Amino acid sequence: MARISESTVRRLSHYYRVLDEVQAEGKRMISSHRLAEREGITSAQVRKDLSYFGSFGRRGLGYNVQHLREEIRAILGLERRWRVALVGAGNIGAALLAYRGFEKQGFDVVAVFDRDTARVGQRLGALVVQDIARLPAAATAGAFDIGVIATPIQAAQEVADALVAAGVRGILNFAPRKLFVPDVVALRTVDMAMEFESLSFALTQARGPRRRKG
Amino acid sequence: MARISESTVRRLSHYYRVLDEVQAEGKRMISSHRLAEREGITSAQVRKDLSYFGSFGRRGLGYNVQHLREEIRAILGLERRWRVALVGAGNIGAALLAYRGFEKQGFDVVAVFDRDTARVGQRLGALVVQDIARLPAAATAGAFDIGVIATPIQAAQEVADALVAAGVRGILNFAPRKLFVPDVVALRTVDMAMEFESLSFALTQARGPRRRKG
DNA sequence: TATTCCTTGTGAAAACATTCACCAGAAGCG
DNA sequence: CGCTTCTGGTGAATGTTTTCACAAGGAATA
Repeated sequence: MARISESTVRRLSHYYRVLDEVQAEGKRMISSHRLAEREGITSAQVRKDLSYFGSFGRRGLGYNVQHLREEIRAILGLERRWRVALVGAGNIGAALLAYRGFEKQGFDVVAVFDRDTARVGQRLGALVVQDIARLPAAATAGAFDIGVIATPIQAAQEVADALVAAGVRGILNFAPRKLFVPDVVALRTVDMAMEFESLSFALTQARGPRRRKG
Repeated sequence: MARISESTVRRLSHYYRVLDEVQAEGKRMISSHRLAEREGITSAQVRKDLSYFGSFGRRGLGYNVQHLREEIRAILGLERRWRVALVGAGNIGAALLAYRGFEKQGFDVVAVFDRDTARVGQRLGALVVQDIARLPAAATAGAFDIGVIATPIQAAQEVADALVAAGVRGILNFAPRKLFVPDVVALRTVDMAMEFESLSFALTQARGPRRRKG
């Protein structure tokens, strides 16, 4: 199978959510056009994205909502559950834990680590915060699939290394810096500072873009 | 000036942070090669990105760290402060408020709104949560530059409309759904569920990609 | 059946983003 | 100075993603 672009995967994720809504509305079929409309993209994009994985629609009719939803669910690997290790029990970490939405989608936070001794031992949701030093010991084979880094920026690379050593195959990073991990480990970064700065740029441009220097 | 791609802006944001670090390390000059190295990209990319805005380097020497930092700061519009209205005082909203990092970069949360009457009136950091119904009244001309949506998914579009009506020119959305806003309003979405799903896809692919159906 | 109106799947084209490759400037050294 | 080694800026080439446009399938209707 050809390499699938990150943008296609992101859109699949969106289609999946739209299909949930559409199903809740009681619709049985949906066309690429309607699906695209709800995402603010073109119908060709929808059809192209789906075509990388197979032919799920019927000409003249569109896509069966439930069927397409299940196909995308399988494509995204959401038929199984993923064990998540959270590192950093600060604001972001606590917010992630408190939000039960991920659990519903198959992502179970099964352990929380922090370096701050004031936090270690405290209860956070159903879990007790463990000392980060205990990560290697806790990481028995396959204990964690995904690691979430919600630490201050200075600790991020070190934690990433520790998570890789602990055998995670994917990392979600909330620290605003580039992390280096082996190729076999998937890495995604959510950089909120960058999003704010991107907005700042857009708003600055809107008023009157800077002149380009010679 | 030619249209600047979103990827270029994101990288500028990264360069900006790297330059901070480099400056803290006491270095006076940096080459595109070293800058690229720290971001895991190519030096040509760095030079191309910067070239959209001017010629900031000197051949044979590289870029003056402090000067380039200031240029990027100006490009990103970080020389001024931005007034942010936060809607949603739940987990994410509280986490954003508690994290003072954005303030340091020029983003001041000047008001918090929520629909839940149990939350209205409560103190959150230095602010008191107001009823969302008060948003229009609070939005005197230019009161808010940016709106942050940290509400449940069902309320997101409605809140977006209210923020647009309140005169914000940019919106940062944490709800996992596509929002529709006028072209003149800049919109960025942070979709954590999507990031998890993207990881799930990558991890599923790694084991053995699905066969493509005929 | 013939006609009309939808629809998908997909090569080809267009748009966009990244990388290459080289010119020209700058500094150090003998 | 002449030579070497480094550097940025940038047009051209390459690679990637999106959009176009259309053949062909399906259903409904007369």
